[in-house]
Amino acid sequence: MAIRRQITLKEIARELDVSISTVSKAIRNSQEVSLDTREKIQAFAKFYNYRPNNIALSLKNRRTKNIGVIIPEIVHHFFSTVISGIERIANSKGYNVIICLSEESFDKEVINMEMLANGSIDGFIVSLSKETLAKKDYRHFQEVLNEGIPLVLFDRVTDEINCDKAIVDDTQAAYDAVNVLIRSGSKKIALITTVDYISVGYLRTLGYHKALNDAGFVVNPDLIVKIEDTEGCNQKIAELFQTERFDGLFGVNEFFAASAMKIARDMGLKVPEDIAFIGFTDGILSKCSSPPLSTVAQHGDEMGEAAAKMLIEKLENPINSEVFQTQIIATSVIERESTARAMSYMN
Amino acid sequence: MAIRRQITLKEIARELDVSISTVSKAIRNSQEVSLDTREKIQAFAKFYNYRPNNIALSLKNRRTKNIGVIIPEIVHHFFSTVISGIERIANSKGYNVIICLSEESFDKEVINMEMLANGSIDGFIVSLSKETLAKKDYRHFQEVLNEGIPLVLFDRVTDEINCDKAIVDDTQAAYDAVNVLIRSGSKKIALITTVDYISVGYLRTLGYHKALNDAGFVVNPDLIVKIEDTEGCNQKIAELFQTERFDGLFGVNEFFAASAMKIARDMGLKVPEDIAFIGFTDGILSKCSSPPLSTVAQHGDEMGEAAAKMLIEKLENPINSEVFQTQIIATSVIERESTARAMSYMN
DNA sequence: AGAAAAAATAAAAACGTTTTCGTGTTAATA
DNA sequence: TATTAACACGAAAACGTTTTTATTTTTTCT
Repeated sequence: MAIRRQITLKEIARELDVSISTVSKAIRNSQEVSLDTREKIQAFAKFYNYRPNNIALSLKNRRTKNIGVIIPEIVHHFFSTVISGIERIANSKGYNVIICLSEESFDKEVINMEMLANGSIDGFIVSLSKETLAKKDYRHFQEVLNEGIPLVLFDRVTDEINCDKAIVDDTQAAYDAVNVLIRSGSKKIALITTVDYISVGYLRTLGYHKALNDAGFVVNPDLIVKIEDTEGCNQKIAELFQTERFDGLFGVNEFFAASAMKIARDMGLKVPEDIAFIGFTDGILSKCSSPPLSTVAQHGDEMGEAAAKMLIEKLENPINSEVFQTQIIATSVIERESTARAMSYMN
Repeated sequence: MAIRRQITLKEIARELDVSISTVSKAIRNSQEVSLDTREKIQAFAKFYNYRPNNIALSLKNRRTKNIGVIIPEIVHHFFSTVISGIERIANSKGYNVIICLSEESFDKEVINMEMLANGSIDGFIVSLSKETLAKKDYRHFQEVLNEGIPLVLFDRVTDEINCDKAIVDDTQAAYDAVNVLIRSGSKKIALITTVDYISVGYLRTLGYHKALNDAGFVVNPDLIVKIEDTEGCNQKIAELFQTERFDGLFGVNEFFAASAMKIARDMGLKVPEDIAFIGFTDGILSKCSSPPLSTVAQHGDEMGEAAAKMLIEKLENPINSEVFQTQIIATSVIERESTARAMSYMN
C-alpha cells in the first residue's frame, strides 16, 4: 500500500487548475465561488479525504486548541480522575489535552512549562509539585501569566499566585471526617498526615485539630504521625500502634488510612469495634479494603471539569482575564464499615 | 502587570534594524553573522526572553514532536502506568504526549484519531477499546498507516493490523499464575475472566486451560465466570461461591481477584488455607488487600517505554517503516500471602 | 455596442520560523 | 590598480491555512 500523505489546498489547486484561495473558499462552501467549481472542488476534496492541517491553522489563528496539564504523577487515583474530568470537557469543546508529569520535581515542572509555553498550548492546568510547594518558588507561573497565558491551579495550590483555582475545602472535609470518627464513638483519635508544606496535608491537619477542639478533646501530638514519603510509611505507622493506644484514626489519604487499618488488623484489632478508620479520596482501595473504608470523596472528575471549564472560558472570552475565581468543589463523606460501630459500643 | 506576549524574530529585527534572517542566524550562533551583531542580537533576545514559536517550527519542519496516545480509560492502574512509561521516554527525547480517552467507545476512538491525525501529532500509541475489539473494525488504523503516520499498539492489540506492538504474553503469564495456585495445593481452580472479545481476557483464559490440562486437571465450565461489565460483578462472583466448591481462584485482573477474595472472606473462608487467590496486574489493590494478593506484574511502565521507543525510532528513522516488531514485555509472578499455604495443607 | 454592475476567480499578505541564494562591502592577492 | 576572495548581511521561498484586496470575466442595461 503506497503511502498517501494528506492532500493540501495547494495540491488540489494545482490538480484542478484553480487558485488556492478558490479551493479554500469552495471547501468552506463560500457563495463567492460558483456552484459549478464549488461542487467540483468539494467532490475532489472529499475523494482525496482532504482535512485542513491543524498546525497551519494553529499558526494562522494563533491558538492551538491544546490545553497543557502538569501534574505530579499519574499513577494515582485522584490525579487520574481529575485528568478524566479535564479530558471530558476539553474534548467536548474541541480541545486536546497535553499531559506532562512533574514527578514532584520543581525542575521538571519548570522545564515542562517552558516547553509548552512556546506556543504549544493555549493555557495551563496545574497541580503543584511537592518540591515547588517546599521551595515556594512560583516565578515560572508568574511568567506565563505575564505572557498572557491563562492558568488554572487545582488541588495543590498557593495563595501567592493570582489565578483561577479549583480546590476542595480540605479543612472542612477533614473536620467532617474526624467528626464521623467522633460520632462513631472514638475518644482518642490518631492522625496520619504529610509534612506541612503539602498544602492539602496541612489543611486537613487543621481540620483534625478543629474537630478535636470543637468536641472538647485535647490534641495529643504523640497521636500525630507526619509521613515524608511512602517508603518508611508502614514502619512509622506500626510504631504508632506500638507506642500509643487510640480508638480512631484519620488518614489524609486513602493509602495512609488503608495501610494503618491493615496494620491494626494484623495486630489483632477489630475494625471498627476496637478502632475506627476514615481516609481521604474515594479510590479503589477504600472500596475494596476489608472492611470497606469510610472516606471523603473529593470528586476529582468534577474538579477536573471545573478547572477545564474555567480555563476554556478564559481562552474563549479573554475579556475578564483579570477576574479570578476559586471554585470549591463539594466533598462528601462516605461512611462504610470501617466507622460503622453498633450503638452498643457508644457511650 | 502588562501582558507581554512572546517576542518574535520579526519584532527583534524591526527593533534592531536588521533582517529577520540575520536575527535567526544570530540567535542560533551562526558564524555567518559578525560577532558584533551576534552579541547585540543575542543580548536583546535574552533580555526579552525570546523562544522560537513551536507551532511555526512544526509547520516548517513538518513534525510536531507530539505523540498521540489513545487509551480506553485513565482511572485504571495499568493504563496509568503505561502512560507514565510513555511520558518518561517521550519527555527524554523532546516529545510531548497528547492523551485522548476512548472510554471503550469505537466512535470516540475514531473521532480522536481523526482529530489528531490532521497534523497534530507525528505518531500514535493506542490500546484498543472494547467496542473496537467487539466490532473488529480497524479501518481507522489502516487509514492513518496509509497516510504514513506510524502507529504502535499495546496490550489490547489485533492481528488484523500490521504495525509495531508491545504486549505481554498473556497466555504464558496466566499459565504461570494458575501454576502458582496448583503448586500451593489447589485442586479445583475457578476463573473469573472477561468476555472473549477482550483479547487479553481471552488469552489469559487460554493460559488457564493450558495450565489445568498440563496438570492433568479437568476444566469444569461451571467454575468459569465471564464478566461483561463491572456492574454485576460482585453478584456473579457471589453466585459462584454459592453454587460451587473450589480451593483456588484466578482473576484476570486485580479487581476480579480482590473482589472474589473479599467475598470469600466475608463468607468465612480462610485465605489461603481454605482457598488461594491470584490476580493479574500488580496495583495498589493487590498490595493493600488482606491478605496481600499474589499477582502477575505486567510492568506497564516498561510496556509504555517500549511502545514509545518503537514509535520514536520509526519517527526519527523512517527507513525501516515497513518492518514491524512485536515486543513481548516480560511479566513476573509476585507471590504474596494469598497463595502462601503452609506445606501441611499440601497433599 | 458600449458602459456599468455583478460575479467569479486570482493574487497577496499574514501567522513565525529556517535556509538557500544573492548582493554588496571590505580585505587580500597578483 | 584591478581581481578575487572573504565576510556580513538581506531577500525570498517554504511549510498550509484564511482572508482581504485586486483583477478578470460575465452579465445587464441603455
